[in-house]
Amino acid sequence: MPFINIFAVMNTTKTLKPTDSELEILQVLWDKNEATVREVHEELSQIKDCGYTTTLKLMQIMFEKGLVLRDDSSRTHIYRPNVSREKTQKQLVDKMVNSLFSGSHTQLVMQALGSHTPSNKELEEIQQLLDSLKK
Amino acid sequence: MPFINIFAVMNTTKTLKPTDSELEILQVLWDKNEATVREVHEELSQIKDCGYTTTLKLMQIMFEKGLVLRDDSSRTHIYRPNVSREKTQKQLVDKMVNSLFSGSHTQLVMQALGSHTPSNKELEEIQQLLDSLKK
DNA sequence: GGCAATATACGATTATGTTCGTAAAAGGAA
DNA sequence: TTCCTTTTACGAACATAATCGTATATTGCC
Repeated sequence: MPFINIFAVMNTTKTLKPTDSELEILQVLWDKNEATVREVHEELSQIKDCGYTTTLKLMQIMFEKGLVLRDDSSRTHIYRPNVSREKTQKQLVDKMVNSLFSGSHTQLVMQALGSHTPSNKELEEIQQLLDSLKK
Repeated sequence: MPFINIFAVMNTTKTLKPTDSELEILQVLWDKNEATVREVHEELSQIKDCGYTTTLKLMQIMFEKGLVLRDDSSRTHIYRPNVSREKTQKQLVDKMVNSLFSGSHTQLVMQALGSHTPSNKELEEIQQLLDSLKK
């Protein structure tokens, strides 16, 4: 079992709030499932410019926080997310709902729908979900 | 014209991103329309505990940033929001959509609807908005 | 073996946000 | 006036995040 993180054990209860930079890295890891620092850095280079060691340091900190797992059995370490995209989305959406929409998810939905009109296909998706909720 | 903020003039183009603490204060100002430091602090005391001067300092910083207006014609200064609730909501929602939902507003809507089922009345509201978007 | 490239580790620095203590000014009450 | 309360101003301290430079270790290639 190459992926071990003793810190992750310590953080099973506490909720972790990734910073903006950490979210950028998690995006890459969620998409690729696993990646090296080099690979993550290549991706990040396309949207912002920072040194390789910066990315490295950030990922090391994320490992310490338990946000990612790390396989250090070979020289080039391999990282994997240790928080799911869905859980993180839910966590941050709930936080935003509370701090900006007085706790009303519906308000957030209205805002999100109002500021950007979805395509017909997306509208259909939302309609289906809405229908299932109505029952 | 008691409410003046020379910094606000400087910041008409740049987008301001309120911090979490600043959002808590903006909430109060949005609700009350205007308030003194004392009034804001009274409200905040109900959800967290911090000293009066902490609230004062934060509001002073927000004034420097142009997030709020200030009427200092009398000894007790009166503050008002200088950013609208709606604009701020849109700004932060868009940011979240980009950093967490790959730019898809629909994804955010699905997540928000899925994690918390709205009431029948709210469902009706959403349905109406959806209908208007379909045309 | 020796060298160049690449990786991690780690400390230092900088920026920003948050908190609070203390001083000074302004008002009000006795 | 004198004293107490309230208010603002301001600097210091602390925490966290982000960035980078440098040192050290490992690998592959000549």
